[in-house]
Amino acid sequence: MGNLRGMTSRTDPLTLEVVELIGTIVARYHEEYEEAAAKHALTGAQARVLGLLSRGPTPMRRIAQQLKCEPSNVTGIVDRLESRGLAERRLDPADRRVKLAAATETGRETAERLRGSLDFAREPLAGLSADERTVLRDLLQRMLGVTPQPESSAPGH
Amino acid sequence: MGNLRGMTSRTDPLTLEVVELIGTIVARYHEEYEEAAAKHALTGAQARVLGLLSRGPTPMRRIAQQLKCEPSNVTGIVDRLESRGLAERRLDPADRRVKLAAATETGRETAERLRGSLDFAREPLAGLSADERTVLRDLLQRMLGVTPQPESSAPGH
DNA sequence: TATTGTTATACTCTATAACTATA
DNA sequence: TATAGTTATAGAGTATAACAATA
Repeated sequence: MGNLRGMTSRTDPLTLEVVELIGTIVARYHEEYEEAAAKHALTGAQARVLGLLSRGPTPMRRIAQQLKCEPSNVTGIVDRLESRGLAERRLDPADRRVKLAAATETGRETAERLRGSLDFAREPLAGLSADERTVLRDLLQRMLGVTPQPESSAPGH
Repeated sequence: MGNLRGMTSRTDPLTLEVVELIGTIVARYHEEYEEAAAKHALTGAQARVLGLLSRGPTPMRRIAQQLKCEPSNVTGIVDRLESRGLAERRLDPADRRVKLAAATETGRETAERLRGSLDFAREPLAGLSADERTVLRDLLQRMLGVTPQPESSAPGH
């Protein structure tokens, strides 16, 4: 493994600058996310789960995987959403061990309003031209090792 | 070229793509941060505070401001760092109400190793050329409304 | 036997309010 | 009176381990 990657990427002031900028983005993103969630009396975790559920009924275990936490934690989070009428548990006809958490109609509405108040990167990106946003997208994709998607699976609407 | 602000930024698929990429970055950043902290048996909050302290003794209240949390929370976090010998409390000679939290020598070493294991965006950025990283930096700066810093913004090459 | 979800437990982070010691 | 830090309290998220129901 003889490339000098470690050396350049670690000390390069330009790289450090970009890393710092990313840190700023992360901080701002989180701030705005928690703020938007709080506006709907939701915690961050609850908002994330509700966002998941709004895309379709999901087994508890799968929620845990998405949240990268232990399945036992999901029980409480869904409990709290359920007690507020935002989610409900259903049985999976295919496997009676599985419980599917699903957003209620109210839950879907809340998730929708939540998305609407997540202004991050919408306002800031408005300051960039279409060309610049394309460049930014491509650079971020390469940075993340993401394969440019042939067509982002239409989120349906 | 006029960019039609409000309209494009909200529905523009390109913008949505970039927003999604940023979400991915945020998720990955957090994952790596928590992982790096856990490697040193620290929680995320403890790691953040230790990082702050490693830059110099800091009043408890200022730590709370940086963490964007209530001052009462800082007490416990610093308690835990202190009980592990990573931080200590000092009195501020100028104002006897103030307590300065400071990293111990061990604390500074831990903070340094922590920084070292924060690989995020170092590895990925290595895949971009210097020119590309410059473009990325400038776009992120404009997106964040950051004033390019005088020292490192030398565009020359 | 293995898997899914839950419960029980303990710890950390969080906000709120009341307290203390300074200013 | 006002400010800095703490304590007390309660709620939420987290991991671990043990458990019931189902596969």
